[in-house]
Amino acid sequence: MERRQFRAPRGIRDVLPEEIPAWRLLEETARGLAHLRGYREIRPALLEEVELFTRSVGEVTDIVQKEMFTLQKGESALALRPEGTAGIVRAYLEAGYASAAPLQRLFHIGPMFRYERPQKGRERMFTQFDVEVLGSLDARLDAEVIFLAAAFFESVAIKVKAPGFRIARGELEVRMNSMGDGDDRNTWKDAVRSFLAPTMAEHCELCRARFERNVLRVLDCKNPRCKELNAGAPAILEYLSAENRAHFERVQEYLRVLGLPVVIDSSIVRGLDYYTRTVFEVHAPALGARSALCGGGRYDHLIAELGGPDLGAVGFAVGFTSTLLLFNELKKIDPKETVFDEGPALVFVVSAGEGLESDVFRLAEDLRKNEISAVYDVEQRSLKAQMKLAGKGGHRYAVVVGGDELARGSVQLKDLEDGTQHELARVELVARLRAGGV
RNA sequence: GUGAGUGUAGCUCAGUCGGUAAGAGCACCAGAUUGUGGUUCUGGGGGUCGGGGGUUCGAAUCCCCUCACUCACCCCA
Repeated sequence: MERRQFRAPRGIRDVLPEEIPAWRLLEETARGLAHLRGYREIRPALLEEVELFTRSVGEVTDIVQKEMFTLQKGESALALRPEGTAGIVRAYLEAGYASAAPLQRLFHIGPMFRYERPQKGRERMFTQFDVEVLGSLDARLDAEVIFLAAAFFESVAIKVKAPGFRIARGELEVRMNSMGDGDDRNTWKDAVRSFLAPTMAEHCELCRARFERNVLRVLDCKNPRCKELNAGAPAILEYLSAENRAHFERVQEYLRVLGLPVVIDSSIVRGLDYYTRTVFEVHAPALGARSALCGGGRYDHLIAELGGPDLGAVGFAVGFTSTLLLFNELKKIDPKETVFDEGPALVFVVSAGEGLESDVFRLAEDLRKNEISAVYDVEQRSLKAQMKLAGKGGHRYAVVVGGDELARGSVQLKDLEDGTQHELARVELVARLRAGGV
């Protein structure tokens, strides 16, 4: 029988204790900002029917065609969710909010799964901060969620243990566009197609493939020659209906009210089918090719598409992996150094001599009972070795339990930072530790 | 799915033209007057050189296959 070393599946990583402070930084910041704006946390299912995603995300998208982790159990074809919106809308409808209380500000933090080749900033299991406002067409909500997305990055930055650290202007860029809706979107798409068709032979190979699969993708090709050929392509903004144009302008106006600068970027074409009208991305140019930290937009017909009334909705998702990457890239801070770093136990209980296991054990639990974190050695090490462990472990205090002291009803309390040590009555220990002195 | 690169100790890596080189640093463990950490000194444990096959008197080193990881592309958080 061969013993083998198991590894986490490809593209899936463990978050180890060392990284937890950084993760809590992201999670707690997200929660705080969301709660301030009246968003409530929702935790939808991780598994959904495959069809939920083919219907919402779109049959011909990469996500559905090749990136879903699927399971077949009995009658049902299930998939680990590749994104959050579809499941949240499904839960919203299933809970009956659509008729009882249509306007719902919701958020969720949790893992998503996509079966693709892992690389920097891209994993098969990744965590997103999802924000969704369901049940309204009001342009203020577009601006509200865009602002919330931007606020997230700024807010994370200042909670890092680096005095005065801010995300500087230029390190982040909010780009937005409108994709129109229904008729104007289709006529625009057709216009783009007929504009490109004559020169398609001169485009790069990739673009020729894009032309077939998703024409709009041709527009943001980075190839210089393609860029030339794309110049003068029909802009969606010229095709917007009066209503959609007005909406787009209102969103910009509300963002001005909040003082958030955005750049209008007509090349932003979100990959999922359900987007309508406002689409936006938050980019960190410093990250180069993989610069999108956040993507979102309106999806005004998804609720109806999934069997509910025709209510508007808008939302976004922030990737935690890319956010962490950004903070590393900026090299100004270590995302692990955050206010959420709780550090090691305050006290290391040391035994000076043999046969004191029970006394050490009892003392440690006594401290814990009094809300003082404590640990102890379980290897029967020498006093010296225990002191070494206590020092290495970064504990603030060592409490030495010895035979002599035991007889006197006392212990030795040593401050490992300044090296001072005093003997004190056992009954005074908790009070002394709480007062923070030796 | 496509392309490229890398696999040597727990970690980061060095190993020359194939020839007693299985190595360093860090980490770990134990000592340096018998109940006290961080610095220093000394000693020690630990590797089937990713796996399999081949060439050769001889392979960590050359060839083939395979697996894993990384990066990039498509696409995307």
